[in-house]
Amino acid sequence: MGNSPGTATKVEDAACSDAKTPRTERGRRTLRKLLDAAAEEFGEKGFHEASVSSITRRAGVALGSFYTYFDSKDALFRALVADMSEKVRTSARSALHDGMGALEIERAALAAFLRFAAEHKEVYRIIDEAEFVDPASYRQHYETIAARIADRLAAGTAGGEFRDGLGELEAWALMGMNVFVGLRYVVWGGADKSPEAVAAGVNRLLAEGVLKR
Amino acid sequence: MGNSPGTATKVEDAACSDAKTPRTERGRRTLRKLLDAAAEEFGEKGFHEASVSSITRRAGVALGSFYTYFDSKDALFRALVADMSEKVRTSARSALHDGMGALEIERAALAAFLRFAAEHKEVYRIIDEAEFVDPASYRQHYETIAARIADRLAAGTAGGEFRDGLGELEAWALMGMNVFVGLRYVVWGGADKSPEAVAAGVNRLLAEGVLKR
DNA sequence: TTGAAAGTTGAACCACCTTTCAAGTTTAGA
DNA sequence: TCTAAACTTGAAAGGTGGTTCAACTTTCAA
Repeated sequence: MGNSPGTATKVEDAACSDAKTPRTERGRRTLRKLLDAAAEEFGEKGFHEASVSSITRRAGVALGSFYTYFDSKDALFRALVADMSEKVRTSARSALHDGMGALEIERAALAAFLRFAAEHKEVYRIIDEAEFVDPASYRQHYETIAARIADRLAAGTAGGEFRDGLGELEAWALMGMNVFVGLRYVVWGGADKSPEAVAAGVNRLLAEGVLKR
Repeated sequence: MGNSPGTATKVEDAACSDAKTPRTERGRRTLRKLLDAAAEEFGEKGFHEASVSSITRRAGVALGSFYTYFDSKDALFRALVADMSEKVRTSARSALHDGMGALEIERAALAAFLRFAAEHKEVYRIIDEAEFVDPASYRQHYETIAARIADRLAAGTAGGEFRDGLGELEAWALMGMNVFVGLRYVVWGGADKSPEAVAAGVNRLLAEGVLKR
């Protein structure tokens, strides 16, 4: 996985609702190994094909140790979804700087999301599968992102850059574009378009639409 | 389910690749009962929570009879995905008439898709879950639809209604919008926007984008 | 009518996996 | 150093549910 120390801390924060907090350094190391192994395993095989014993094997710990940190396989998955969801939001936000125009913000947020997805392809699988394993988290993930996009659209309108009439519907449409181009050009790949090129294309579509002038 | 006789035939056509073709009338009735029960069961519970025994119970046939028609639970799911995928495409196509403008075509196709999704909410779940149960079908489903949208965009450009530069990327973006607003306003509901209202909003966004003029 | 093919039945088989547990090892603070 | 709490271990319990099968019934064409 290769988490930087900064994001590694976040993992435990996001996961602590479902993971039992370790009290020793050794315990924190084991929890970390389990979370990393689980992200790989769920990403490769999906929730149902993944097995707890395979995750512990990958992590290099005994089967029984798993239940020192998680109540169940489901709890581990929930912890992971919370973590991934957090990371996705962070990745987009980190690309935004002061002084950017509203349209530029959308392009930068998408490009950052696509770069993040390229490095963490397992995120798509894990969040998508939450629809079936943990529907509440799935829904919350997308509702949270849509709300943030709606805010940005409103800011764009207030700033005079965007037209009126942009609300929740448009936020969901924009989010759908972003997710689907990510699926096609980043997760599936094979068309070697860079994240920036994809973001630029989507941005033009978002800006001016398809009508000829 | 309430299939009309017309679509009922299609189910068997699409499913025959994975279902063993019955030779008698009784056999065809049983296969139909199994497919209908499976669509309900998978739609409600998802693939892994659904059980073969529960499907046969719902269909009112013995557990063993299932294996007269399908080699496995997976094969049944594949048959169902092929059928649903076909139905989704048909629903959009049926809304298109001669003499429609390019933009109008997109609006009508989306509205028809949303109406279809409202009547068959299980379609979303079944196709989404194919990402994990039958990835090849999942991919083909979306690639096929994207190709059709790309064709329509090209036709719009050729007809002088749409601008240049609309290709695969824009097709995927458009498809993503459609799928996500369907998820939000039809499958999840709770915002009582009609399919037509949603389609109109998306259509305006598609036509002119977000920029103020 | 008749027999072979098609279809039905449900108990039982079996493979797989999550979860538990009791015994042992390591850690950390007093 | 010493001991209680934290942590580790892997065998085995316990459940689930897909799949098989051999006996039985129905269909259909000759």
